[in-house]
Amino acid sequence: MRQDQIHAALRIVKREIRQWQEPVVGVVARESARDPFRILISCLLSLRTKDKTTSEASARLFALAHTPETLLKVPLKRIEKAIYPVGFYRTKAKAIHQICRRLIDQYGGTVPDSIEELVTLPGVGRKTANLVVTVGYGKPGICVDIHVHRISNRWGYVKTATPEQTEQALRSKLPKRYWITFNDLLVPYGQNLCQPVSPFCSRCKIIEYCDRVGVTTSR
DNA sequence: AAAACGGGGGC
DNA sequence: GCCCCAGTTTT
Repeated sequence: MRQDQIHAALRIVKREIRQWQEPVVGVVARESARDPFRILISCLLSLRTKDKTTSEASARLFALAHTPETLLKVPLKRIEKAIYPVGFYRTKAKAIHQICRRLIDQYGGTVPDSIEELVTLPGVGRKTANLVVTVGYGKPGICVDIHVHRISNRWGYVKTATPEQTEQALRSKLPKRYWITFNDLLVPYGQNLCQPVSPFCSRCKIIEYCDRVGVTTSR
C-alpha cells in the first residue's frame, strides 16, 4: 500500500465496520467509558484472551468496584470468580490488587498518564500503556496490538518484525489525525475479516490497496 | 487434541 | 530474539 492510499483505505474500513450488525469496535476502550483505570484493568484482562470474553468479564468486575481503593477491598476470590473465563485468572486477579496498591501508594489513587510510568506497573506493557494514554487521556499515541501489527504489514504499509517496530514505523509514517483511531479500526477488521489465517479477501473492499504480504490462503 | 486468544516478563 | 507463562474457548 502506498502512502497516498492510506486515507482512502481507512475511510473505507471505517464505513465497512459501521455497517456490521454486531460491531466489536474498540470494546475494551468503549465499554470502559474512557476511564483510564478501567481501560488499564480491561487491558490486563485481555491478555491472551478473546475480546468478547474480556468484555463480559470486565463488566462483572466493575460491577463490584471500579476504583483502586474499592477494588483493593474486594477479596481475591471474588475477583477471580468475576473474571474467571478470561484465563490466567489467578495471576490476573493478583496483578489487579498489585496495581491498585501501587496506584494508591505512588500516585494517590490515580492512573499516571505517561508511557514510562505506566509500563512499570505489573502486567502493563507498551500496548496497554498506549491505550490508556490515547483513549483514557486523549493524548497522541499509537497502540499496536497483534491485529494492528499484522494488518499494517499485510497491507505492505510498513515492513516490520515486531509490534514495537511497527509502533515506531507508524509514528513516522501515519498521519497524526489517525493515530488514536487506527487501533479502533484495525482491531475489529482483524477480528472479523482480515484474520491471521485465510482472511475473507473476497469481502474486503480495499483489496486493491493491499499487498497481501504473508497471505497464503484466503476466502 | 490442538490451536487461538487485542501481551508481558524473564533470560 | 526466544521461550515461557497457565487457563478458557473454539475448531
